[in-house]
Amino acid sequence: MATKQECSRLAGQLSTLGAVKKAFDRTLPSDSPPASITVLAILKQHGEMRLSRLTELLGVDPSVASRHVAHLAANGWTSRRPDPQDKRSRLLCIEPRGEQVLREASLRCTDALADSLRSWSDHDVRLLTELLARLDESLECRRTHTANRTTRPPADQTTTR
Amino acid sequence: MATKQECSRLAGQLSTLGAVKKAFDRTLPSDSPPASITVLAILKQHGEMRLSRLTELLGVDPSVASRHVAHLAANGWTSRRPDPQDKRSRLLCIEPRGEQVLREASLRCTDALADSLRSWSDHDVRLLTELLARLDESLECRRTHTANRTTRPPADQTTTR
DNA sequence: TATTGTTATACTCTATAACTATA
DNA sequence: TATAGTTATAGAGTATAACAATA
Repeated sequence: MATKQECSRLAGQLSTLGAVKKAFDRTLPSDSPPASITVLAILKQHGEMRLSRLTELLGVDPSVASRHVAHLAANGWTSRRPDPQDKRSRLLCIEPRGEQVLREASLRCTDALADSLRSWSDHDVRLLTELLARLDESLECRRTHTANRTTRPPADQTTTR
Repeated sequence: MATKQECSRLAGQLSTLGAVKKAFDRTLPSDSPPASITVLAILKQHGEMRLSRLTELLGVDPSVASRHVAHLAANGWTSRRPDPQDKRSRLLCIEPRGEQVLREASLRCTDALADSLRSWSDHDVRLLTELLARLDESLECRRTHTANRTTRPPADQTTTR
């Protein structure tokens, strides 16, 4: 089990994630908003799904996911067919045009990354990829925006836990 | 040197960073906006600096950094003293009250992380921390928002590069 | 009655452009 | 003339709350 000390260091390092993510968002074409690309990537990877599942994977409020999907569907990048099991839901699916947009975005990101990581060994890149995947998995339970809300007044946190 | 294939995998994994970051932002007290905590963490780690340096480290436009700093100073979390070397600049510094706020936020994040990473070994946590630090360093040149802009029309990207 | 998804509204973060004070 | 920083404005992303349709 990881010590508090190591977790604290990791937490500090994670605070730079914002800047890293921004750097990648900037490599995307200006007509492909980062949020749209994220949704397309999820649909490509996991296949057809309902909005509720997408909401979980994005880690956002359902209203946000709904908005993104409406935009994607309006562009013809995704489709929404009725869910035969539940008439309240629709099944979301990436369309060929969406796959094309996703492919272009992925190419740009990969090129930018390969350029920045010239000094990295293949082994280290693979290691980081695997650790990030594992981190993502470990954090999945914290990803729904309604879980673990901090609503209490933040007084006297010197004795947290 | 890392292959395109491994970089492509890493790029795909990095797309989940948004959800990871959101999960951590949710652990913060509601009166401590994530952006403010990020600025405090940078000032704590790197010490006194000018706005231009903070702008680089945040990876945002100067106007954004200026705004954050104004908010922090209004709360008494940071101070701004005249730069003796250049009367156009001020030197930014974290104040005791800001350190206290940062400490509380860090505690929460660390606790949340330690809770999620119960199954991780100390070694793997340290490894991930080091690789993330190295990634952050490798990407530093891409972090200024004016560098590497993609302004050309994204036509025919099948032949990128 | 509970759940799935949508819409209206407001808040945070961000970038662009125009500006000032100083170098 | 160029640079450091600020402010006004606009746009993207997000959450809350109220709602409609279905389970």
